[in-house]
Amino acid sequence: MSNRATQATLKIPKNSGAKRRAGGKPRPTDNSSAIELDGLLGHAGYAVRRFQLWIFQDFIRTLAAVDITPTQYSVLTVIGANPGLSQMAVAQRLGIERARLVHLLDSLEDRKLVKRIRSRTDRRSHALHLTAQGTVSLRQFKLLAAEHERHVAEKIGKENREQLLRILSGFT
Amino acid sequence: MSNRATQATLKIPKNSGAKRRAGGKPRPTDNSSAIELDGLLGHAGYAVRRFQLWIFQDFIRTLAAVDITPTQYSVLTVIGANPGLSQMAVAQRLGIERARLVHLLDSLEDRKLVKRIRSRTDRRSHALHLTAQGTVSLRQFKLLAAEHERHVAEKIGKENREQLLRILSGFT
DNA sequence: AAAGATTGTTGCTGACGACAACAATTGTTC
DNA sequence: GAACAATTGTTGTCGTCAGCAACAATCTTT
Repeated sequence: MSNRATQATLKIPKNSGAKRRAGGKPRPTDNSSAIELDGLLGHAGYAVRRFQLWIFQDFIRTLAAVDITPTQYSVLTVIGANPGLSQMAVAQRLGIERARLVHLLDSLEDRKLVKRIRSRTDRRSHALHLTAQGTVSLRQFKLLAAEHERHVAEKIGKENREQLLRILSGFT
Repeated sequence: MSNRATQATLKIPKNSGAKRRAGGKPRPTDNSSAIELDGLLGHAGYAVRRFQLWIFQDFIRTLAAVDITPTQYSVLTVIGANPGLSQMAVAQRLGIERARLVHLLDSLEDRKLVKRIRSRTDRRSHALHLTAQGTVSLRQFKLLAAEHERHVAEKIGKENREQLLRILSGFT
């Protein structure tokens, strides 16, 4: 069986939002808001997918100035809160492929935000730490991320956001 | 700025779930459940991402026998509920790139579930319809999808699921 | 010491979104 | 009605991402 993945980042469409047709008169297939979604509306997966699309776009837009994606942010946050973690541990915790994490860390290391230090207790693994600059930067990232969360609260409502987090808390 | 996308499908990991280490004694970096997630837990995006991961995996697993992904299911559902729709209309409605929809329809057409019919009113566009077989198959898909929804309800609770759908209803 | 498992790494495949370019067709504008 | 602009479906490119397999170095178990 073939299947695909819920990725973490996304490009921001340029012509998102308003779109105009050649003419002014809408044709049958055009008024998309009237298109029946049938059972699809009752599917949690569909609702969640659309919501995630929105939420990631807003995150990326809000953190665009510092060029940090949701995935990068999650990696930095975990390392910042748990210095010395191995790559495997981070990958497992965040549900990222360890092969994928290699590239993520390469990028973050190039930007001097993270450093890999060979563990002396287990010389196979790397102890991950934030650099001094990484620590400072992460503080700023968190401020921007908090701003993004406020956008979410504005979008779905403060109480709804908290309710949502409560409902999904089981997925850590 | 670079960003990425929230995709629709995912492969099911083989060794998901239980994993054993070389030894029996847990080492510091190993007990992943104790790893601090810091502010990450308060982020809707992270919770939603993890939830979507779970939900798509379950959908794919539940519909594995018929080899239908969430995206394919959404396309079939919309066409089934709105026969004659153009590709643009479907793409817009589901938030799929029209270039991407071309391949999706190619696949569904190969499997004799969907047919493209040139519209006479607008000879640029294709009117999309389910085949007879597609109509029959979709009925079965819907049964399996309903089973998947029951899994969701079991996982997060019946009331929580409904609450979730209510909260996210604005994202259509 | 030998065998098995784990860690980080590289490379491969397939799926996906964004984008650009194109032919055919339709609508607008002069 | 002719020239121009826009839309539709299509193809192809690019970058991101998940899963998988293979590998060397290293650790654990036997």
